[in-house]
Amino acid sequence: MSTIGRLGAAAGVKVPTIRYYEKIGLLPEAPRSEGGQRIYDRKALNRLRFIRHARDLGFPLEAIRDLLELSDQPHSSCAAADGVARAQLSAVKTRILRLKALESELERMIAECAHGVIADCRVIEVLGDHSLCGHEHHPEAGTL
Amino acid sequence: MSTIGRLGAAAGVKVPTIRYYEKIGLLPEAPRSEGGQRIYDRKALNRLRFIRHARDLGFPLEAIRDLLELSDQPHSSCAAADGVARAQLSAVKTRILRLKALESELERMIAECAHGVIADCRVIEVLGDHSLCGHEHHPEAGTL
DNA sequence: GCTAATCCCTATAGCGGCTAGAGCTTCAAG
DNA sequence: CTTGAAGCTCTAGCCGCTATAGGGATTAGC
Repeated sequence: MSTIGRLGAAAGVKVPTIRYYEKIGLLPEAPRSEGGQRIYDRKALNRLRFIRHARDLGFPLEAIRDLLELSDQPHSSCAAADGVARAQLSAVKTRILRLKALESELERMIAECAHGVIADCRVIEVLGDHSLCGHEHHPEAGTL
Repeated sequence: MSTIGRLGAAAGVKVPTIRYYEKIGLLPEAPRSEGGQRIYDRKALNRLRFIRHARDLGFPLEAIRDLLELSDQPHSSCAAADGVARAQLSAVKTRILRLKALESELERMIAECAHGVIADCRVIEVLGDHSLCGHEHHPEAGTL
């Protein structure tokens, strides 16, 4: 028996985000008060917390949609949920590796900077000539 | 003396992306052939490679814009470029830390999965109840 | 009971950084 | 001279929100 604002505060999710989740079908359409305002119960709070937590862990909304469907069928096998989590873990590991490569390259770039003028700046120089950098690196895509 | 396709191949950047960079002012408007096609020279290739490399290192386009302006003034101080690179390094470090926290939580979640039915699945359970997870974690924002 | 502040509503547009598609024109090879 | 690749412009879409505009509902205080 809560308004959207209270729900958002309780789950740590901003109000427009909740309406967005409803629009894209992650949350069911909430019942309305006489005045047309959305009303939420404890079940909605749990569902929203689930989404929030999964988002914090970097799951994309589509993966969360799958997980929610799974959790609505408590007697089915756990394997699918496990798979989603494993896929996410592997994505996270990949990102960490790439970011570490970037980190070391940035550190090298900065360390070699002579703090003189731009013309002699390693930062600019390295960026302009890939052959000056230590290794291959590829675009780091996606959110997270 | 190159077309947009060749330029893209040489720099490792897709053709629409080059046009996009021109539109937002990261690349100058290219001169055109009689038929209206863009023509690029070596300077353009260097500039595009610079952008590409910086993007690979995770610099946002606005930071790259700053770096390009700096590199156009080779007699000014290196400090500003250094600062941009340091800011990027610190952003990368932050992301690594967060991702590592996510990694360990995901690993814990998966390890505790009994591989039974959804009703007993730790993956779903942990996601539904933040208090079951090991630590605080916050949304990991932005690209990279 | 009234007012004012705070919430809530819808709808639309924008963010970054591209990517995809439609429907044309130009160019280079055979 | 024909064909097919590569170029052109323009628009719309991706993700996951966020912000704004211009209203209506609710609630706390007097």
